[in-house]
Amino acid sequence: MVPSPYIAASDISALDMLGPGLAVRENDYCSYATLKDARDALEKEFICRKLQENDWNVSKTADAIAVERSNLHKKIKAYGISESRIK
Amino acid sequence: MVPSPYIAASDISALDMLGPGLAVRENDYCSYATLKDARDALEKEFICRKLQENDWNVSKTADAIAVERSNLHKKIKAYGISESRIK
DNA sequence: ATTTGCAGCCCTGCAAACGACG
DNA sequence: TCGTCGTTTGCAGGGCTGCAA
Repeated sequence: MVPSPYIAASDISALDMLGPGLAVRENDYCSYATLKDARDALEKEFICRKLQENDWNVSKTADAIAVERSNLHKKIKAYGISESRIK
Repeated sequence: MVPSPYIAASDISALDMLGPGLAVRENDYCSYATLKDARDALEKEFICRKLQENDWNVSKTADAIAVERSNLHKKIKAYGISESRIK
């Protein structure tokens, strides 16, 4: 697992301030060449988004997305996900 | 693996006629509850899209997305992907 | 919250087989 | 005949997962 060279929508904190009526341009995962690349990119963004929704509570997020807690920790580390965003 | 209850963007043939300038609303994979559901949904749409791009040539598609041929067949079967779309 | 170790399961690539097609 | 493709099956190895600590 290698950090994606692309900027995920979840990396942009400004998106948090967008109103519910404004359509957010999603990542075009199909633009990735290989299936593995697309899967990894989705997984990173998915986890990052869910962590935000759960106030970065790992246990809560793990339950929500049906992934074992320690396993989520492994993924967070592998993808280099961190809470370094402006609140 | 169970066929997704959601309609994927790749299921809508009209999308093929959209101009390059028009932004297509991508699937919001993050709306799925579990990681597995999101992963499966992406995989189905990804494969379906790539098959279309390669004129439904499985061998060619398998090479393109770096997946072994027989394994791609397994996924096609598992996801219930077929060429039943209007050309 | 975070990390580690491990047993088990899942997925993958690979090889092989067969028929169909050009 | 030969090569390629579609399709399926079996299997061994690696990767991922849940669980306990």
